[in-house]
Amino acid sequence: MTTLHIVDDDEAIRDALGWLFQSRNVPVAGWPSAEAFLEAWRPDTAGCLLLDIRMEGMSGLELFDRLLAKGCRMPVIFLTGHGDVPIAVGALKKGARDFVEKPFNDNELVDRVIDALAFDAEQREREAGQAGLAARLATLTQRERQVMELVVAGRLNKVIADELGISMRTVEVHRSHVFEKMRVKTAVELTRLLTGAS
Amino acid sequence: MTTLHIVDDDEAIRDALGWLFQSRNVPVAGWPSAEAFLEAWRPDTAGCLLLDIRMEGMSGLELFDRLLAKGCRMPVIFLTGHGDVPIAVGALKKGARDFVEKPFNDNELVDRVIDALAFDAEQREREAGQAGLAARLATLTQRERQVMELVVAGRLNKVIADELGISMRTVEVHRSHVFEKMRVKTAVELTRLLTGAS
DNA sequence: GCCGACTCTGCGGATATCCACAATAGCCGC
DNA sequence: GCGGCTATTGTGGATATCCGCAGAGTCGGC
Repeated sequence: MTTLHIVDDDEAIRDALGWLFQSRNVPVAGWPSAEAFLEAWRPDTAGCLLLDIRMEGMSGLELFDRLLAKGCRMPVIFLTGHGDVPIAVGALKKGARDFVEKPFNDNELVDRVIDALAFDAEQREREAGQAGLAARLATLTQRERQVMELVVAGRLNKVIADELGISMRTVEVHRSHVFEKMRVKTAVELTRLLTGAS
Repeated sequence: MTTLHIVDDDEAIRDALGWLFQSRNVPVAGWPSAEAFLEAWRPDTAGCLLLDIRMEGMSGLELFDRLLAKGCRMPVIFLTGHGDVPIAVGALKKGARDFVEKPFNDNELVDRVIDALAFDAEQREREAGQAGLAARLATLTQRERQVMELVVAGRLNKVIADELGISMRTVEVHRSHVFEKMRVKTAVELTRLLTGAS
């Protein structure tokens, strides 16, 4: 189980939430400010974020925006004491996972956090697969990439040769290099890899 | 441009919204109750829904649930005068497109509705394509479907013949029937069709 | 019983793809 | 300049796929 990151400038609340989650075997890290978390965040930071909206300094919403801009995909659950519908709607439409008003129901919050952690874990697994794929893609030369795209588009070697203005033989060479580098044996497998099919 | 369906039990509001949208060239249909719309709704009803939460009889939220249960995918924008965050969060997480508090800004609401209408139109186009695909899939025999699945899984004819315990020639026959019925020329195209690739 | 489907199979040939061996040429870095 | 990478092409042969022609068995409907 990965970590729940609690960002709240109220130490009492951090402690209370920390107790709640640790009692449910959810590892917790507390951050006293948005700035502190933003500073510490790295692309490989895993888990989920429990984020107070109203804080001294940078607000939870602004932290969310900054993290999004940095490419953070961690699920974010907002905590707020002020029932502001437009803010909630805006946050959810930007991709926040949840928006919870204080006072909240402990069990419900824990459930939502656990869901979010599971989601993050799955997402990271998917992305790990994609990263391996990206690494293999990066080993292709320009020409190989061009050929690969046409292969995946369903073109026959003959047509590819025409479109690129090279001989069929050359297409075959690039094609087999692509298959080798991408570790597939057929055009169909390659297509499935690139289109992210089941 | 498809129709905006306004469901509100307050005739004055329906009229006002009707005026607003008609002045922006958005076709409008008004419904005096959730029941009335639910009754009239058909799977091919197009456009988007502007839905008051609080109404006599069935509430907007309940209408939303009922429509979802019927398989309705029309984008829904909720209108509410009561800033209730949990309701907004719940509605959005169930798939509502937006949640707007009264009083609202006219231009903003119009923009959101136009976005929603465009989204619905695109979605219907995609689904029309899927329907054609489903129709073609339905013309396949069991055997053809089996062969198709293995082809799309990247197996060679020889392997497919082994797995199904039939001769390669027979696999070839089924395979070419599949290609013909699905109107593709290569296994890659078929794979893209079925995995819904770009 | 006949007809139409679906399924199965074989033969042979046209195309397409896979692959090893061999070679030329440009570009870049050591 | 030499070695390595990339891109290019050729020959020739092994496999695989595509396709028409021909035939056969089963099953269900008219």
